[in-house]
Amino acid sequence: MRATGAGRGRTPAPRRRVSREDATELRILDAARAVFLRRGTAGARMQEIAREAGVNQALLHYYFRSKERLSAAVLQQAASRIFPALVQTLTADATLDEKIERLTTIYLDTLSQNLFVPGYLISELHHDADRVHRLLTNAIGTDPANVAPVLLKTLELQIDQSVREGKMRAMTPQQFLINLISLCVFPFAARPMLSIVFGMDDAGFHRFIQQRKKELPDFFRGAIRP
Amino acid sequence: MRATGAGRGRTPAPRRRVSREDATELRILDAARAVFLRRGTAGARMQEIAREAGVNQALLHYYFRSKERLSAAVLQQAASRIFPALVQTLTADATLDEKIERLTTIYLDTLSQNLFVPGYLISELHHDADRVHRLLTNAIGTDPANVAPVLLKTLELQIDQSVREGKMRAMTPQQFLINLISLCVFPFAARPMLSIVFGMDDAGFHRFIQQRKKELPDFFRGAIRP
DNA sequence: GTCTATATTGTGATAGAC
DNA sequence: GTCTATCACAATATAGAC
Repeated sequence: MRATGAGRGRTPAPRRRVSREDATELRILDAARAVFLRRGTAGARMQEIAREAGVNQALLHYYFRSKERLSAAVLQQAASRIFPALVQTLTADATLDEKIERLTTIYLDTLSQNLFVPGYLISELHHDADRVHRLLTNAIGTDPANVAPVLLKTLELQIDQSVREGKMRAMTPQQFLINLISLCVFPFAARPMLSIVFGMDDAGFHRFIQQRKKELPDFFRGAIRP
Repeated sequence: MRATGAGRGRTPAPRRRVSREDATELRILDAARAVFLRRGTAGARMQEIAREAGVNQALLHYYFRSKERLSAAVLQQAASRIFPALVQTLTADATLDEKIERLTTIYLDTLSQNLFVPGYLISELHHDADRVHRLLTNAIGTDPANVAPVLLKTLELQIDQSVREGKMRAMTPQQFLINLISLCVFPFAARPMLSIVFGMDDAGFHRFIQQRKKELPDFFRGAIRP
């Protein structure tokens, strides 16, 4: 009756393709993701995850030891779909204009396939920022606060350059970044509200996002013009 | 041992100023707001609310009957600080430009004094949109979906007018509205993340928002220019 | 109206058979 | 590895004294 938890470092059994147990662990993780993302850590029930994975509740503890660890696995996975792409895109060797274009495209595409991620992450951050901070730090091996300065400095240099060339108005890199991310992410976070207020169903939301993919870069470029 | 719940319609005792029981009910509601807003409905504990209100747990049920009803009261209160101002501002007799100016000012000011409201509402909507839909419908006496068309039509007419005058680019009222709200609300919803990534403390966030109050209207006006 | 004590159910976690 | 059965405790809710 033991499990090392977190799904790694268990018995190093030889495997071809996916072994039986790996398949089960994966089914559990998939189910956990589905449940945690729609109910949140506090609202999720181990029983519901077990049912959705087609196994019984004890098996969840066999593989992941505790709800805390299982939810941590889900949270890290969700975060890894959002933040690395952001950092990579913005620190890449590209013009500001290209970065805007790429970031909007990548984000609207990625989030379209992970509709619940923004709401879930905002919710988790809101209810327990310290926990998320700890998990993120653990996941990327360093405090996120150590990554930000590089990113901001890179942006700042490019913004200053553009300002000197008369191509855009002065703006702190923080405001620039938040503006861009707000416009990309908020519609997904507010999706349930859009569904209520505008009666927007899944197809309608999808059309809305497609239209946004076309318009957003121009919108943003217009906003930063001098 | 009975209570009619929801804090209204109980014994119609004569009152001068605030009676003893009203003060208690209010203390409970204040404590409930604080706890529900930071923990969410699923994560909140009746015990914590009781402690924060300086009463015992049984009294919570005396006044509000159940956790469900208490959280509903808090949710309606929070929603009422966000949505009515939006509708009023956007349907008022004013130019588009004035509406942009007013909405950003009102929202950034209101949310500065209700820092947790955006994260809380997004979280609740995300985890149980149907419940929020029901409560909102009940609160405003009609389905929110009945309010939206008027608001959108009003905006659409003004946008079309501005487009014909060559003052702005064509844009659906939905995109216009979401863009504006995204830029106002998202920074508050993402505040815990800013605190982690940028190491932004309370004072820093406050400065950030003050700066935003100055820059946002121009930013947005630039974005919609033709 | 407010309290203490307690009933009742929900929920994460473990034991132990197979 | 997977199951059934059960434990232990947390959390909402109620009874009843004052």
